[in-house]
Amino acid sequence: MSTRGRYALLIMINLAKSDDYVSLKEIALKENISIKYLEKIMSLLSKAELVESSHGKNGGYRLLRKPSEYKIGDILRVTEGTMEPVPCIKDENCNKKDTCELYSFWNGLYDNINNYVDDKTLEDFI
Amino acid sequence: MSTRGRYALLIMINLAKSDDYVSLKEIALKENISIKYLEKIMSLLSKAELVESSHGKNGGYRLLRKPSEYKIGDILRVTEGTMEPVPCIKDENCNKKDTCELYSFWNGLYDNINNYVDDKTLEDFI
DNA sequence: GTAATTCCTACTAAAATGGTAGTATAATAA
DNA sequence: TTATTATACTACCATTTTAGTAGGAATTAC
Repeated sequence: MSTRGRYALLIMINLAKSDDYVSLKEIALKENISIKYLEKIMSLLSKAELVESSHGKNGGYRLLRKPSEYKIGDILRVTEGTMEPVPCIKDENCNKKDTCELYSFWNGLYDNINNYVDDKTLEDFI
Repeated sequence: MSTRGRYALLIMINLAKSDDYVSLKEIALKENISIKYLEKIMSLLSKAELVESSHGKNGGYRLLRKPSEYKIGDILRVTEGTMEPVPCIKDENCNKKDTCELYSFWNGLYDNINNYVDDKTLEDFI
């Protein structure tokens, strides 16, 4: 997991704690992360429609749904791209899945990770 | 998980299936991986004393212990370096562990992954 | 001696990571 | 309407990791 996913979680927890719009400046100061980098991460969350934004003074971001409706896995999948421990799991071009001795092992790990991150929501971190 | 760890598992499964020394050439041909890259991976497994080697003709590598004594996690930790989903878990310099809202979440994921990969041994793949 | 094999060091192209910079656009308050 | 405060978008960049490759030295079997 890279800083993208970890920071995204921190951001989302901050938003979950407020009903008003929260600016990146506030979060950047609190978490000690550069605003510019947060902007980049926010654009992923925004495009995926996990948050809504407001420009200008008193603007910022806020959640679109209740905190309990955001699985941690949803946030990580948007920012990290995927939770697969190995690339072959979703590789459509891999024609060795039937004979691959490790496919079910990796797939089981994948399930394990997904179950873990989907078992908790933002509400658990408020 | 990178190719290092994945290939290392394939190599170890191959060794587990044979009592004799197995050369990298054989494995390279069977698994369609370059010998030179396998050499690099082998040096990790060799230095960690997971395998022993024999030079020259009819040489190669073989396991030092019974397949059942190799947890998959042991092999992955040697080749991947670590199984931590985030770097902060083992970061001695992190002084925010007490207050970090996500520490126990990441640590729980770490436990989960370790339990999964340590639950199976090479014997399960023979 | 020759062929086959591991061992060791160094190099490299491509991708991912973790940002930074600059500008445009929108909302608000005065 | 103007200044201020935000997000939105595009482009750039240094460092690290990944996934190898190359060349040769040392060792062993035959």
